[in-house]
Amino acid sequence: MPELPEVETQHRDLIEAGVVGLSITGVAVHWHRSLVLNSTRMADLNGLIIEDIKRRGKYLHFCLSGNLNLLIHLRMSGSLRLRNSYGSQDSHDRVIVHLSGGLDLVFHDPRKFGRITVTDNPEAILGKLGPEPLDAHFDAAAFYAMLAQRRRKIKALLLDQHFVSGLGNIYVDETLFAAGVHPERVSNTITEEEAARLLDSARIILSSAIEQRGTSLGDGESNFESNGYRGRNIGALKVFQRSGQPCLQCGRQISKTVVAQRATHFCAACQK
DNA sequence: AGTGGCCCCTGGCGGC
DNA sequence: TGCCGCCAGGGGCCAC
Repeated sequence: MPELPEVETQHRDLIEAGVVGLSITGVAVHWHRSLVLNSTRMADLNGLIIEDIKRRGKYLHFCLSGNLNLLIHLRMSGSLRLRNSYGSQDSHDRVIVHLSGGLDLVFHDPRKFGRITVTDNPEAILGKLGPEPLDAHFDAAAFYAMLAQRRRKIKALLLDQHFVSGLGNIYVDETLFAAGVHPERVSNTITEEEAARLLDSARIILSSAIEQRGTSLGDGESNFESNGYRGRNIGALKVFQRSGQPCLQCGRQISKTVVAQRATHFCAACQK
């Protein structure tokens, strides 16, 4: 599921719900492989206070007292849900963190791809991520320079979290369309002007998706949703999952191929 | 350095 | 209706 806008929506919801300042009173693990533990044990979390919650790329970063951190990556199907501790459970609840005040933080993950890492050194993971597209310090000149020193298909590069962080399959396809760049263009052939258009497009698309609380595909319950929300961004998609339908700019049918092992939607007329 | 294949998992959907 | 294969918003690892 979640790319930057969906993770950011979860982040904002957690802040809004007042989770910062609560303490951990217990942890129940229903699927052990959701956890990546180093030397820490989950029992070590008992009594720790959630001092801050941040987002970096597609990670949610819970800063705990005692210099510990939870890094949560939702991967394909994960979501975080908050509910009263007496609320009904779901068979896809993998890890439940009991909080002070009778609240449960539930890691819900049908496909079991998500991971919760407990670490005293979050930078070992977060430090390897590429820049945030929405970071104002990340400018077009820097982006162009990064593209120029690589020779990869632009789509593969934009999906690579070590290159830039936060973009996934939906928003990469949408960004490439908005910038008029073909997904298979090799990165060092991208012009300075195209690089600027790509970064601008990514920012506009991500920002407006955040305002819409992300993109929810299909209508199944399985499409995540923290606390029952559904992102409203699907109506803004111009190429993603629109193969065979007319391009909204030129009318030609949207094409679908595979690039970097991922379904790829684009307009062969508008994207060069 | 860059690419493609495979794996981790479950559930929904289209086709027959 | 029932079964089956295919597909999925992510990412790590490995061989070439």
